[in-house]
Amino acid sequence: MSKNIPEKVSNRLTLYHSIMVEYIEAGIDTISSPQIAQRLGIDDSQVRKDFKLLNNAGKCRVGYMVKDLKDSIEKTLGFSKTKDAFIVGSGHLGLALAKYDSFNSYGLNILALFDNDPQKIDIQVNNKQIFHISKLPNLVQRLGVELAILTVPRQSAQQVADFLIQSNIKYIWNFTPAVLKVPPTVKVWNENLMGSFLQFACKDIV
Amino acid sequence: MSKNIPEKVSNRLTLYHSIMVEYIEAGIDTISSPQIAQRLGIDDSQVRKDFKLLNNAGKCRVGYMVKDLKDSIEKTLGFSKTKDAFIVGSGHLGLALAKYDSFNSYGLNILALFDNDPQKIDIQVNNKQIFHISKLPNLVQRLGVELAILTVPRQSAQQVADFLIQSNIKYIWNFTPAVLKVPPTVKVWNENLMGSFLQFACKDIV
DNA sequence: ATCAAATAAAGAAAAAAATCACGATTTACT
DNA sequence: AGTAAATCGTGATTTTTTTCTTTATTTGAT
Repeated sequence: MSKNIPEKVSNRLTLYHSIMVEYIEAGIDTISSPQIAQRLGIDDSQVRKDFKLLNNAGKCRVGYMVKDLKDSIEKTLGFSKTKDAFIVGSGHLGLALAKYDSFNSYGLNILALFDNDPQKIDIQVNNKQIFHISKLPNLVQRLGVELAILTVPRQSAQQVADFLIQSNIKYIWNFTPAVLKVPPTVKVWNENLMGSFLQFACKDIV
Repeated sequence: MSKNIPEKVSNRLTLYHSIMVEYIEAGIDTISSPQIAQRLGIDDSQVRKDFKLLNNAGKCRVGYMVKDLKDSIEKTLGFSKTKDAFIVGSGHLGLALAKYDSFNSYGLNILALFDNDPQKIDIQVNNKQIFHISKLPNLVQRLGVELAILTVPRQSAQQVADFLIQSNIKYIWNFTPAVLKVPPTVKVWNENLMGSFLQFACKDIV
């Protein structure tokens, strides 16, 4: 089902999607590739090439139907396939992500949080409970959760990751700056906030 | 000074950097390109090509000096140049970023937070004060801050961005899902958390 | 009805990035 | 000392991504 969308393209698709949401809220029905291109500072033929992958034809002199584009982007990026996840690490970032309701509309369903601090246990965050980390293996099995969002301090990241892998977690969305060592059966996606910032900084602030 | 490092390369450099920090903590002096490549699931000649840009020669059969690599990555990515910033939006994400001490070691110095909720004003977060948003223009001028980290809800993102631009902010690190409309003199870096997740999801969970 | 402007579509060309391949060097081992 | 293995360095190749160019279509204006 994954149509082999290149990383760069899917990144642009999410930006297009945000613009579609905005246009829908503004009650605008159609949008043209030059409009989008200008907004994002990219080439308009790039935009059309991307839309080609969505099998969503536009109309000359008019543009594309905003609603259709939004739907096909959602379909292509799999918004509708729900993925259950646990947040591991209930510090500020973990809590922020737990409260981030947009996740839901993008198909990411956070079931619970975990921490090792006894003070945090049983607190409810956005209708999700914080459990002690020792409860995780059991809940992974019972709920069939495969994805963990890792928001612990860097120092404990590898250790916690090892525990997650032991517990049969298959995908780790890694918000820590540690580069995790994992077996080939486990997939890691590094969020790398600092890296992201440094790219920005290098581009312009220098 | 910016050596025109491509985005992809600088992203990898930050990952290499994390590995260097880890090796230094483990007391290991040298590291080879195949070791790094395997860890990140990329080609080893890729790693060498990247290091070439750093002007950091390795030694056959031995590898690279971990300490030297770390230093040249920091130099290349400009870790040492400090940039002052304001966090705008003191919700959970804003607070999480304010507490994220790693920022400091990467040259990002957060001076203060802002919000429009009277209840949050004057709270101290990690030694940084939360001010009412109306105080921002004056502080931008007095402190010469050019960078704002935007963590407000999507609905108010554009409005707040407009206010920042009026207040003479030149760079916006945008954590909201809104695609901001800005004049060409202002640079935006979209963090796009959901986009990042969807790329991950598309790759494998499908 | 005709013309001009805006736009999509699609192929060609260019640029950028990743991978491959191989020679050179260094180290460890016999 | 000689040999094998590991590793760097780098040019060549391939693949991917972006940009350019041209053609065709649609709409609005004359």
